[in-house]
Amino acid sequence: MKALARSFYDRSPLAVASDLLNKVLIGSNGTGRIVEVEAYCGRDDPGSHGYRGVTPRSVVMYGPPGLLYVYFTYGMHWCANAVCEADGVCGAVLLRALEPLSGIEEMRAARSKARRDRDLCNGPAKLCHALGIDGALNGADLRRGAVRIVDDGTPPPEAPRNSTRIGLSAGADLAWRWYVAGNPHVSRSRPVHRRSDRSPASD
DNA sequence: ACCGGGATGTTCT
DNA sequence: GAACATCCCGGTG
Repeated sequence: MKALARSFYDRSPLAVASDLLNKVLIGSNGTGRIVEVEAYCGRDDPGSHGYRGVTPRSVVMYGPPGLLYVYFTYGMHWCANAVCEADGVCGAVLLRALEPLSGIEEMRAARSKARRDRDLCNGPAKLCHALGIDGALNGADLRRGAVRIVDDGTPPPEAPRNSTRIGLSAGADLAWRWYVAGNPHVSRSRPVHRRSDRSPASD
């Protein structure tokens, strides 16, 4: 279990994203293997919270690499990202799904509505709730803080699947989602198509 | 299985 | 005031 070097995060989110697959996220309630992520590329990405520049919400994404960016959405959910790129450059990778490894009982207690173990962490807000991640952890250090990402020796998949990102209107055409093929803890094997979407993304 | 709608409140225009 | 990097539940087939 070793922490990731700062240089791991000091790259484009497009490079960091697939490298985060199969790494291990450690939270206060337990741990899980990262099986699904999405890249958000700051000023170059209309789907990113940093697209229009620094705001009170997006400021952490402009900070140094290796921090945790936690945001609140839909009036009730927290979502967690790993901040990428050099200090001053905006970028992050959204953690979308985990395969629980330890602390299953604690996660079940936190997410009593989850019927099966695969429902504990198969979505960005679900994994935050399961692991006890909320806004108090925004800006925390992923290499030394209460929430960490570590390498347990499992390499990233040789052939990760990718697709368009889920739940966006702006930037919906960019295929910046990656996931572990065949893993049952991935939130969806295919992205949801908007009604106007005629051609599903090939994945 | 798929689909539609409600919850709930912050964020930025 | 509209949009929102979501989730859950209840309908229908």
